[in-house]
Amino acid sequence: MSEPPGVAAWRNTAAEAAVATGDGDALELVELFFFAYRDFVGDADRLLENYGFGRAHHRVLHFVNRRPGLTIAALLDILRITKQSLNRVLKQLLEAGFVEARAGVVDRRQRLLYPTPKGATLARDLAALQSARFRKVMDELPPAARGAASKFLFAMIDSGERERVRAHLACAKAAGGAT
Amino acid sequence: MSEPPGVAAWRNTAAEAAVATGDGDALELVELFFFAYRDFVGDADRLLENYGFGRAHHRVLHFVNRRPGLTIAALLDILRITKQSLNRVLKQLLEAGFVEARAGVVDRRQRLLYPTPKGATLARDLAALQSARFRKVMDELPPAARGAASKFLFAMIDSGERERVRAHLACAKAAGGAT
DNA sequence: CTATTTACGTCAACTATATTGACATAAATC
DNA sequence: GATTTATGTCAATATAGTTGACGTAAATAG
Repeated sequence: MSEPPGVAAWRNTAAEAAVATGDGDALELVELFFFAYRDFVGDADRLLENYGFGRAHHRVLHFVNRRPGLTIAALLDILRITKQSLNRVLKQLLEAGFVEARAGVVDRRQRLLYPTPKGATLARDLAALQSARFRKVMDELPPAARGAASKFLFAMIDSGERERVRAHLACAKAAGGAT
Repeated sequence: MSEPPGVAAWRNTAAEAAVATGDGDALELVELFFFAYRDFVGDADRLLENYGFGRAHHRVLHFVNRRPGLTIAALLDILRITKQSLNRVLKQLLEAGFVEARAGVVDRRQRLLYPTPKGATLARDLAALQSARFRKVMDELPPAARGAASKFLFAMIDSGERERVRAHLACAKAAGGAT
């Protein structure tokens, strides 16, 4: 039984491709990023199951907890989903008592979103899981590599988005650095 | 207009949470990881739209191209989805002529998956986009931080999974390091 | 050689997350 | 008073995933 036909041909195109793009290492990084993200979100997924919530709920709860008083528009801007999509999960979080909405004081059309104590607790538990992974990673890493992680991740963000992300982080920090 | 009621209360729980988990920095990393991954997959998403494919197709095509001759079982193991879910997208890739399946030579029950030339080209184009982001990041980063990225990402993977990931990478490398 | 296990395919129903498009309402602003 | 803005909502659709049940051909154990 010889090698199935096509394998040799494939090896050629693969070799050409490697030459064309010039990266075996970058490809490894692509895959490592995929696997790392998969496991990273897996932690939270397991906890969320106990509440009947999914990733969409997690994201909403996270950002509401991180920046209490967030408006719908601001949340849509962060999540980059449609208001219809947001509304489904937000309604569930409101009904289940994890988030509450109050009319804006300066502009009463706005709904300012706040975590309830119950919501803040869940958000903190979820964040603790994910933070724990990062802290463990930092422990495993040589000290010289530790500072590099946040620089690396920030550099991975679209350059046009970095200002907004920076603003979000500053805003969260100003809000009190919630969980 | 005074501060809406509840804000002060929230600040307290937030402060407690910060003390309890001890991390404002880890939280920032959590969010940076979220934003970085969002933009990272966004590149490929835009290209995939031209073909009527989604992320699920991308993942299948990527791993088939990276490890030609992959079996269904091996693919399921990497992707961690059900065979029913895989089958839907795989069928489309087969019908559209981006992937082809041949009966295994040693075990004829197995279907060995190979990219077609067309499939290899698309896989390479997708990989080129994502590799390009990594290379750009490496250029932006101080030299000392460059080696840290892959160490960091690898450390982010579940410790129980690392061996398998390492095996996958070795396998892909042995297969010719296909783009 | 028969029995079982393995590798895979498939039908069906369902869930979660997202989309587009249209329309409604109340509050702010011109 | 007219318009714009912030938000809610109804409906249809797409994508990606699930569980469960059943089928089939090939490998393997007895």
